[in-house]
Amino acid sequence: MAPRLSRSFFKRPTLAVARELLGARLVRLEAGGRRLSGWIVEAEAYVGSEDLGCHARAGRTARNASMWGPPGHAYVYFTYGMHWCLNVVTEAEGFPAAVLIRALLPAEGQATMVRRRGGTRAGRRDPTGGPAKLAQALGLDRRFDGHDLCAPQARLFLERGRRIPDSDVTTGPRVGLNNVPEPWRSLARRFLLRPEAQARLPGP
DNA sequence: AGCACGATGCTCT
DNA sequence: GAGCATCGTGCTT
Repeated sequence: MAPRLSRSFFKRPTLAVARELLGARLVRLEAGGRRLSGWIVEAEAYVGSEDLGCHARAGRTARNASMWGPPGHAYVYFTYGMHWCLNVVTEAEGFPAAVLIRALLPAEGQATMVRRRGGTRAGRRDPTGGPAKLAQALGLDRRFDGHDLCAPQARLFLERGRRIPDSDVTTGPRVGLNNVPEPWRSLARRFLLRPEAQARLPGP
């Protein structure tokens, strides 16, 4: 089993963390020690209350409090009336920043993840290809908000994966920031692993 | 392959 | 009461 990413990995500039999370493995430990996991292939950086695309822009609230907490914890929020999304908190405690995990390539427990997603055609083809999809596939919700991903007994954590060369990474504007003013709306804070490089990762 | 739309309820004004 | 870091379906190119 690969070594886990430590607190010091997350206590760094958010863009570096987002970039380096590509190729890492997100692991959900279920009852009975069963592992669900996937390689991270897409992530976005949300950096401080100056970032008008970031939930921290309007200050600290009950919903976004985890972003101000220690690095290496989860920030899980509810949106669009039905979806949960997973972030990993970054930088020093007191500075609100996080990386949204947007897509995984299934590695372990794919059948379980597909079942969790329900019987939809799209879900069967790509059960973890979206922030709300992967949260549902891994069974993540409000209970995981504030979860310490670096604790030895963590049920959700990250493992070191493949080193990804810059030539396998693309960047672009973050998704869904429709009413966010420039320049925040268009900043290159979205990181993706190229499809050819995804195909080289070990499958399920 | 791409766009439009509705679902659905929490969060903050 | 408005807006939302989304998703699946159904319809158009």
